[in-house]
Amino acid sequence: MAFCDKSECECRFSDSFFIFCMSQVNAPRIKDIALKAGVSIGTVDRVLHNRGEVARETRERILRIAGEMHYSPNLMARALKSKKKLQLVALLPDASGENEFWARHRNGLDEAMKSFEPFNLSLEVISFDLHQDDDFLLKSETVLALHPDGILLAPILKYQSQQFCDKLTGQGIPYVFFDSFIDETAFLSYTGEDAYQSGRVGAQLIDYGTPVDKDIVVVNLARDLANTLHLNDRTQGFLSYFVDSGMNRGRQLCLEIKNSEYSRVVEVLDEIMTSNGNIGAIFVTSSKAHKVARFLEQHGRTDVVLVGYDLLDRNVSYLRQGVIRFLISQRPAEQTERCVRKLFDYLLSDKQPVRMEYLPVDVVTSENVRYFF
Amino acid sequence: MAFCDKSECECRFSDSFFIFCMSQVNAPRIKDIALKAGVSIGTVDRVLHNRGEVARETRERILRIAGEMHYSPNLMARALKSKKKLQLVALLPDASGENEFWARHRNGLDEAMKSFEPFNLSLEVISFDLHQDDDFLLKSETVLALHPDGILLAPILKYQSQQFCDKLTGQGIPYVFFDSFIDETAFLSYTGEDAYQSGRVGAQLIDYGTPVDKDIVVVNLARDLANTLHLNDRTQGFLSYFVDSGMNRGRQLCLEIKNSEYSRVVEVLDEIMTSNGNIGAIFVTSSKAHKVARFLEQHGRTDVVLVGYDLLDRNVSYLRQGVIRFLISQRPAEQTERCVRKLFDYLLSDKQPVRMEYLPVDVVTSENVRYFF
DNA sequence: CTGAAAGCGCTTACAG
DNA sequence: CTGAAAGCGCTTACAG
Repeated sequence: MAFCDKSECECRFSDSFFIFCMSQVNAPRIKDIALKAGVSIGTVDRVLHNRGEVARETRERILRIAGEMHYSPNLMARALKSKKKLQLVALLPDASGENEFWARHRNGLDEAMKSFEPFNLSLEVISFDLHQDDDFLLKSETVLALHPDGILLAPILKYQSQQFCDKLTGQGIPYVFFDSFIDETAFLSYTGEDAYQSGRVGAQLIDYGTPVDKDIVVVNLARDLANTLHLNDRTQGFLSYFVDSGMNRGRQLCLEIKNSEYSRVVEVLDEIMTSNGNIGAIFVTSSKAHKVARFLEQHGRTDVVLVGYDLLDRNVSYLRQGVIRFLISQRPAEQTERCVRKLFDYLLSDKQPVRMEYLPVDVVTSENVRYFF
Repeated sequence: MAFCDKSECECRFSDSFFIFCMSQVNAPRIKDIALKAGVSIGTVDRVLHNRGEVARETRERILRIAGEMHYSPNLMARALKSKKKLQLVALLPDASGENEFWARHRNGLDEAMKSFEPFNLSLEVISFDLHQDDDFLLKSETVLALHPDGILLAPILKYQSQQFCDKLTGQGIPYVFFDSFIDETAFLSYTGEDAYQSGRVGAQLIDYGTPVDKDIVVVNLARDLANTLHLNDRTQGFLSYFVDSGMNRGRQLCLEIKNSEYSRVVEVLDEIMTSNGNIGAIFVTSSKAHKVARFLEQHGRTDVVLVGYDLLDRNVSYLRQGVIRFLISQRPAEQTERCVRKLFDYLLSDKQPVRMEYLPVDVVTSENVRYFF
């Protein structure tokens, strides 16, 4: 039954996907078209690949016949023959230290690479330092120097990314976004979070478990909030939920903490918790909920419901302890995996991806977090 | 750049997966082994496929060399040549009427079929009537008559399924479980819910939003609860959460409603709600939460937190209205899709799947339900 | 402008 | 017991 009946024969293809390449039953071949058109297969091939040098009349006849027969090439045979190589490059922030968030995106890329590396394509990952303003420019030049066939980009530095994208568009290099997107560019596809809607989910989770007379604090921990679009979207979504529900609720207070060092977080939270004894919940729009969690734990305020984003180790640790109640996650690894797949489909099969693909807003608690690793 | 540069050339392969079939760079070929071993490729092939008729000494030399070179066959070339056809059969409950739950499993199969049908394999779906005791036996005979290469089974009728599985084991036909599993069988793999843990998630969600002094009712709507293992597991998990948390909480009351007609549900709920004015939440272990929702709505008791399972239309409708607070979902379509993939991997590449694969316990609310369709 | 041929890596009869 | 050859459906020089 099985093809590989010897243990010596370690299959070269790590996935099941090769089966997709099995030949279709009775699918028309180039040969069949050639036969019907009364020409050789070489001529058919020239027509199908626009290699020119074919009489107009012959060309039209062949195209008509191919259309009638619903010809589509056997990609398996094609791949067997072809020596084509594709080079992709992913450009995203460095995942060290404070930026652990970006580690999961790397995982998705690694996962994709594991599947694709054995084949005629390569994926180079280049990361830039978020805290060095000119590093993005530097690294984007490195990317261009590689003359890639396609690019995966996390465009969190809006201005610089836009410049880069314009260059790519000029050079005809297709690019896909993950994590966030910039509307004013010619990106092929975005794969990621629906930030506004995820804010609404956060609001709903807090609303459900927080007494109606309590106030809720929205904490934005970001160096440059105005330029961090998705945090704004999350906040807007969060607030919209309470507007829509029309319930008589305690107030929602929005806080912005530019310097996210812990001492500064303590300072700000201390002040607001002291001046307002009625705070029942905190929503942290970024992945830094663990800083607020640390504060709540140290100040014995675990009565406050805390909801945040992203499965960073420190967040998960507080989630398991019960200090963080919910984490909202956006499937970072799946984002990059899908991006790789989309570029392949586009480059190899001219398959146009969905332009905006929102992945599910996952609600993660201490009881189901185990499934997200 | 793209292979298909003509719109006439509709690619035969609906997915990107064909790229997995691109040839590996510098991978050793049968030819290379033959060269090193000083024999012809025919002999190498005979050794690798155990077709016998090879001198012991030659055989050993070839195996040694193949091992040294880390030979693995180019499945693309193999598939191109091979005319092998695989027949899979899925056996699961009919999705009509009350059993809408099973419709999503069908979706997953349909999805898989859409990808696989163009190739040398087929997938037949056979459904049985849950309410006719002998229908499973009948349909399982139909399945056997098809002489399938692999089987996907939802073994909810424990006794009958076990009989069937024993037959399959006897005939050497591999089978995978989805939705639930039977321990005492030689199944290849289970893909589905961790029922116990999902019960804990349900408990946690209720615990978070229900005042501590309130009682909680667990409703088991099942004809034959003792034989419906996963409902028991969910209940056990649910109760365990409160035991573990050690909190001083209102009571948890377990209800069993064998006849799930609405009038009967009303009767039972009416009785308990009247005798106990302190009920704050209801956990429905099956997919029939909509019946309880209807009751709560009709009796103006939407103050009661209701948590149930599965994204049936009627459940989702009550979720959107806010009558059901959370639905726990177990990715039914993904279950069957993965099952198909596992069988292919096993049959074509001798790849042994993970025996127990638990899919994530998804927490679905009115605000994130849109992503689950 | 067109056809014939070689070859991708494998499988499968067939001949010795 | 072993080798030589044809062919899966395509691509790619090369010859006319």
